Amino acid sequence: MTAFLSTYVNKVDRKKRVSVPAPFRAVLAGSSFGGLIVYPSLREPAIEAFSRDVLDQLNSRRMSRSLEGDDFEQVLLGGGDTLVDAVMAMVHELPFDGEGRVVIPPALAAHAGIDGQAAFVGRGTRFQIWAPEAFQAHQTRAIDALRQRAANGDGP
Amino acid sequence: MTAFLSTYVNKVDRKKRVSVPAPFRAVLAGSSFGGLIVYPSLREPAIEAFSRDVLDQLNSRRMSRSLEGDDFEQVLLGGGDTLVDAVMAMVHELPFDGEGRVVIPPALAAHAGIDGQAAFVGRGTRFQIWAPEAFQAHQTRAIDALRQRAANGDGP
DNA sequence: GTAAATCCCATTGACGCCCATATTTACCCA
DNA sequence: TGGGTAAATATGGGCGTCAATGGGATTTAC
Repeated sequence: MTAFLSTYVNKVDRKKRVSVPAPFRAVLAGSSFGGLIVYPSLREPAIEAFSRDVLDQLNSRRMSRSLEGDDFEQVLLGGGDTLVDAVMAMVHELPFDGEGRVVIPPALAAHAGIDGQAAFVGRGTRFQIWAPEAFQAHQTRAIDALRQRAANGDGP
Repeated sequence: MTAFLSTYVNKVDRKKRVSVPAPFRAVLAGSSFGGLIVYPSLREPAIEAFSRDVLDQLNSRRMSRSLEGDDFEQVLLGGGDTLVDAVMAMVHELPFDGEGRVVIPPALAAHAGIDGQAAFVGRGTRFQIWAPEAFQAHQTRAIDALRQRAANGDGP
């Protein structure tokens, strides 16, 4: 498997641990770091998550882009306000324990309203972690919007 | 054979397993993944099904779009492609067992009202899974509608 | 030294994998 | 053309493995 698919709801135990769904772990397995990278979504009450490799690619891609453009200032002084900078600052690395669980940092759990259960939502190249009820509501709205578009003849 | 054709009704056993019709499996055989991709139809009480390759195409199209433009926002924030995001979240990957059967997820079985028997309906490039009675009724209505149009001279 | 985080082990239930059977389909040969 | 044999399909069931979860023990941090 090569993409994050489906939605899984798992329990958050007393110690704030939660199992990452096995299929998602399988996708992450290729990565150098045995864990995941997370940060609060900027547009939704959810946690964005992906592998360490994606983060590294982002960094190296920006680096090469700056060099190609002879933009040494960007490299040496830093842009300061770019999205990548902001993300790098608020990112957390969550290591797996022996059973494939992670501990969600309190600030992120609060941001997503997670408490008791967590919904792992596949988004193809990445995934998200939601409070189940919040995701349910969000997904319902998204699907209604798609139905609307379909009814207007824009798609299947 | 290269397209999903005609309709087959198979039993759903106690473990919720159901055999995918051999002709349909033959069409899927070309795919990299030994199984099928399903999600609830947005317009009908049925399950939509197709090969993994189709999903990969959907994913890679979005991916290439964002990489070509060096669009970090796309990668980091999800780019607001609600269609792809919504589909990835509600899609299920159903692997074949050694006998060519799959297990229908409870949520999808409920959506389609499937319980005991499942009708596999060929739709050319994809196929659907219905509760046999529901499909029967749906098909009758569809054919009546076509007859009506034919009677009005709207079609061949 | 105390609290928190990490590691390790145990349990349970689901799922994947294997084998068995019967009914059908395809095929071959007389 | 008919019969019979071989192969494939649909279906049922058993069993071992793995995933998810909980709890206790040990280490680390301050």
